[in-house]
Amino acid sequence: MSSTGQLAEEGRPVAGYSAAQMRVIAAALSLFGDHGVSGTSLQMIADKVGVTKAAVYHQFNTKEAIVVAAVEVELGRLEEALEAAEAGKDDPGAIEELLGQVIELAVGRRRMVDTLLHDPVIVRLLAEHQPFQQFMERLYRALLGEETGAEARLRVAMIASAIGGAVTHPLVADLDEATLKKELLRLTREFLESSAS
Amino acid sequence: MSSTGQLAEEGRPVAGYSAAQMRVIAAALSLFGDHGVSGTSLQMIADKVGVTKAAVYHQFNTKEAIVVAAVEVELGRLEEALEAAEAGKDDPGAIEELLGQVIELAVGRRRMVDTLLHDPVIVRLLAEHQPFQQFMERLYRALLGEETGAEARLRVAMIASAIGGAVTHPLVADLDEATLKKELLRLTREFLESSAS
DNA sequence: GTCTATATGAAGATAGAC
DNA sequence: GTCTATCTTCATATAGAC
Repeated sequence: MSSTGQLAEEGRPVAGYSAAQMRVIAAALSLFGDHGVSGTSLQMIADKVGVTKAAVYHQFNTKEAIVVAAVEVELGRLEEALEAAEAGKDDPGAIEELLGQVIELAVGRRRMVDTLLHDPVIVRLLAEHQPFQQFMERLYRALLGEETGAEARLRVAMIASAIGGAVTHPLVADLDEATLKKELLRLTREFLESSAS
Repeated sequence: MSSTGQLAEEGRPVAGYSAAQMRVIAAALSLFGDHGVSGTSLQMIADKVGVTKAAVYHQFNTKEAIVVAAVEVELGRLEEALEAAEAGKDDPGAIEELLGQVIELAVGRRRMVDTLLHDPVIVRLLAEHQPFQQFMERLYRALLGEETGAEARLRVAMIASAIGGAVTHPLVADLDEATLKKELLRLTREFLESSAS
């Protein structure tokens, strides 16, 4: 039940998983990306790792524990960029830098993005699991900067969704990674800046 | 296996479902919105309708048939607005009108939006089921207007994702429907117009 | 159109040996 | 850390009566 891979006190996601656990997490993430959490069975995960279900259960007591670990690992990728943004929050370029990192990650790990943002099991986890909740709040706070009004929040909600959705959208499936990153950053910036005026 | 509720030749989704079938579809949509397709069992659907599983199977032979019908009904809500946009495609205001309808629908049916856009089962259906494919192509074509370049396509992909994602985003969960619609339309227009310049 | 009853398989999960 | 074997519950799906 307890997540022993821990996001520490202030919400910092760290690894702390064994090699065997990481193999399970990697397989799970890949399958979650393709089939969603509910569409992924422990048998599928075990097959992908190349072991039996019992071996998987030796690493994680429940399926939920695997989901928690997987989300933890993925959110952890944002930690460094988020800390940098929090540190330099007086710097007006800090948000744009964070945004760049978010886009970089979203494009690079696009197969998982949709699941992480929209899978109902994960959405529930993000909303109920305290450490995740805190992490998401930190992230949104950093992206919001000074403003907290309705328009600013909607703008951030739209940007986050636009980035997350665009990277897997069929309309731009033909674009290569580099182009997608560059254009996504440009259009995102454009949309953010029109608010400043 | 066959979808007898039919999107007709040119991709027009129509109802053609009995009252009993519509009860199943409504229950299914609601549950899909909460738990995703894979997270929703026929037992859950039957319970929600207030009948037994066997009664549900009498209306639809497979779970997939229910999913197809549900998607069909939801896409059908866009049909009128889409036809209007196609008819007035010389009119420069046609796209904005369509956009307004899309936003209206997205906000009004936000509980289903996430599932329809991101559930892996439905995404696969949308990509593989010909009638759905054609319908989505029509929709994208209408939203794109004249332009078909990479930037225009990315812009539409971002807008579509932004609208779909914002309506369920925790950051704006406190906004009432009217405000959300109004602001979403304003910001969406702003983002689209900056391309014209 | 709905029911009871049932078939068959796969799901999550555990026990205990190696 | 992994296995075989097993338990229980739930999944999709069908047969046949009312």
